[in-house]
Amino acid sequence: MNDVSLETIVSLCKRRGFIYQGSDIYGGLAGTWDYGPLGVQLKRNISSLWWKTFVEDRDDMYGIDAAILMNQKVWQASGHVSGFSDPLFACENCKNRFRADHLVETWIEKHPSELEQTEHPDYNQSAETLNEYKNLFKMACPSCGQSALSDVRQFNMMFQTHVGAIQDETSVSYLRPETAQGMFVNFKNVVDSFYPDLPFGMAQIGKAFRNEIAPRDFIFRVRELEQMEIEVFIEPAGWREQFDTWLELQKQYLLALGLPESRIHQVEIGPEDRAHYSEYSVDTEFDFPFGQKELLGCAYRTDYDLTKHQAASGKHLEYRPKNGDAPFIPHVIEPTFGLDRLVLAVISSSYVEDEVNGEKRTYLKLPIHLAPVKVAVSPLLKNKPELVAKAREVYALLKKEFGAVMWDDNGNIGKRYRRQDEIGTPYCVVIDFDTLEGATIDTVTVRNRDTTEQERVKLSDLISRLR
RNA sequence: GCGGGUGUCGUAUAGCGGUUAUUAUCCCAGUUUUCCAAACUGGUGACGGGAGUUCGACUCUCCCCACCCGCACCA
Repeated sequence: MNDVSLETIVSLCKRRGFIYQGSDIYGGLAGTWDYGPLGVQLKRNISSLWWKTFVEDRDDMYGIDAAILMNQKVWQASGHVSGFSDPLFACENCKNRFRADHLVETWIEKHPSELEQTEHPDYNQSAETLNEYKNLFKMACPSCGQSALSDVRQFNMMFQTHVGAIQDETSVSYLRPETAQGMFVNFKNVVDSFYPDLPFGMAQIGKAFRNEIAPRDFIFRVRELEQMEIEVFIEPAGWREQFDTWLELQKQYLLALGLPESRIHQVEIGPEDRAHYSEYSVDTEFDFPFGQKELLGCAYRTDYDLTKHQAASGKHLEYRPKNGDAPFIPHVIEPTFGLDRLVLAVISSSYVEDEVNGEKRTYLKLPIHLAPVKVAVSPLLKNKPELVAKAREVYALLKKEFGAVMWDDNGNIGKRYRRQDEIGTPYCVVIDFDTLEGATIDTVTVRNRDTTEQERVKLSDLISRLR
């Protein structure tokens, strides 16, 4: 388990400019968070490593960036319009809403004799049946006790909008609840352009939207999220082997982010809990400050999506093997990554408190390739123009080389170290009088975040020392 | 969505039916050869939002919003 509290992480993120409440000055908007200057850099470093690992370094992966708004037929075909919703009764009296199927099923369990005495249709989960049961047995609101329940209403998790000037059912569209469909609808395009051998994959990083009933746990469960998803198109035979390979690749990526292996748990999802498109799923869970929760998913989507889209669109979505075998619809393995959750995992697991000279010190033990600031450069004294000028030179040199370099001349040197520690800067470079003259001319102090040790480094060796 | 809790400078906090709204830290401008949050001087900055009660509300009441903890939900 992680011993740092979520509250501590939230406070640090706000104070140091990683993550702010969305729409902050208006009191916020539930389930939305804004990334500040350091947060966006950290997030970008995480997603860049992902893109490099899974797209650039492979020769069987095709990156895309599909539109968030899609033809509503996409979501009808994918099953999200009907399947991405729960049947609810709303109480006209107290305005509470309840899962209709749960309510009816619970009632049936508790009232077997009443059920026997009255003629009733066979139970199923259709809206029609749920309404009949509710009316026939005069079911009451579990909250206020009044028999004032509405007929079934669907609460869909998708945000709905209208495209164009006319707002009717033909102009309905949705903010995508997953990026995956952008890849399925482009499957034919990519095959036509590149004609890759199976197996090959499509990859995408982008926003997705879910109208969660209860956003929770900081950036863990949110209404606007960023996904990094891969659809791997395969021949169905031997799917399990490839599935396991991808599970392992997911784990390797987490280790490359510096996440401790002891906090990573891969858990098979039971049939009851799987998504409507999935025949087999394994979640990769992580020990967050609020417990072990889902970080990544991997699902065997079979040929569900392409088959649905082929039927609905009327377009051929089969893959035609180059050896002349019969065309078929490829099956799909989907490794999916929650980018915001990865940011939270990285920050919360790299949070360290220790003691330096008897005083508490807080630092983020970020891997150097993820740190939003690689190096901070300081003149020892900010009121000595010769030190400042030399420090500016060094700063310009490092900035050109590394980019993510920060100028810091605030307060005294100890304060700067502590401040850089808290945002996870691996190295601080300090220019002092010894840099300017004597036997130590053109050397600087390099201070290490994790050990707090300092060493004297020649300017000519500085870049290679920091790389 | 239900139940419980919380909401005061960026952060962490004190307080009261009438205050110049406390303290620390951060931040800003200075002084100081200042290498692990040194000291000193000066400065900016807050009662989540809206109604109501009251002569007067940060304080009491109601509604809303947000966050936290349980439950439910998580295609």
